[in-house]
Amino acid sequence: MFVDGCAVKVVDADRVAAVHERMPAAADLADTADVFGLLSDPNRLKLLVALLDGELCVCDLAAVTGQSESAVSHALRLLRAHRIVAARRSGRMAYYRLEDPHVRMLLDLALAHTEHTEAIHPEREGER
Amino acid sequence: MFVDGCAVKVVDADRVAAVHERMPAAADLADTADVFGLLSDPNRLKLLVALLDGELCVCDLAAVTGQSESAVSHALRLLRAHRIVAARRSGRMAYYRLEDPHVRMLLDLALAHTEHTEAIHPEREGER
DNA sequence: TGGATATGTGAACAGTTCTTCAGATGAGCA
DNA sequence: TGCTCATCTGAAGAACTGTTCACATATCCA
Repeated sequence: MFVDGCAVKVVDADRVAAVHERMPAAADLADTADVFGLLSDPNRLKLLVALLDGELCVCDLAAVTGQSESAVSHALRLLRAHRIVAARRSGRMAYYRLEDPHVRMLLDLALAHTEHTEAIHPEREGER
Repeated sequence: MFVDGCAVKVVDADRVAAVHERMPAAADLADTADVFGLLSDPNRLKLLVALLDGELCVCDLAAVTGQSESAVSHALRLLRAHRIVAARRSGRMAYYRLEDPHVRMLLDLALAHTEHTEAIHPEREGER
């Protein structure tokens, strides 16, 4: 075990082996990265934050987030495909809600963090 | 207040106003999205997971994660710029550690989630 | 000092993602 | 039935991101 294919020299072989041991499966990492990727777009993030309080229809989501309804629809489709949101249809309206409780936790944690560190590291502003 | 520029009709004006009220500042959302974006690449994610247990030098990180040292260096630069990791230099070696405790929380939460939901939603596999 | 080694950097290409536009679908209503 | 409205979709161009290669920097050791 441990695909040592790469002929790279290692400094601390034991640590490397131990860490490698604990590393989650590639598929799990890819999954996790995907979730983070879905949260990495400001517009999608805005949609999800809007949904923290409860369901909203597409046009209200567009109004709250200041996006075109088409853009909102595209974003919701992605989120829906990953079961992060779910839709309830009522006539021609579609009401979306935040479906994944874990994503809700990530959002809460992340937003709390941002507001907090803003106070500590105001110089972060304008970075990048 | 409430830039009503977009002439989109609203279904539930009160909810919209309330949600809009609670919406974090655009800069905060952008910041948060940035953090998620940094976690959304499988290779960066792998690096960060490797660092959960403690510091490692660049070449060991390359070995553990199976990436080229150049790729690792680029990734670490990005993470360093956002203060997610920090470097300690010792001679010509550079030892990196996970610096942002909040990112550590996000990682723990996300990884626990992935492993957990894997068990519940095995059909997620191959989606997208 | 000079050569080997560990890490860092810039530029360019490839692949992906976002946004927009035009139109499709499908429900309600006259 | 035919019209309107809310939502959804596909396609295309623009913008962004990640990876690689070649080389720069800097430290150690002979």
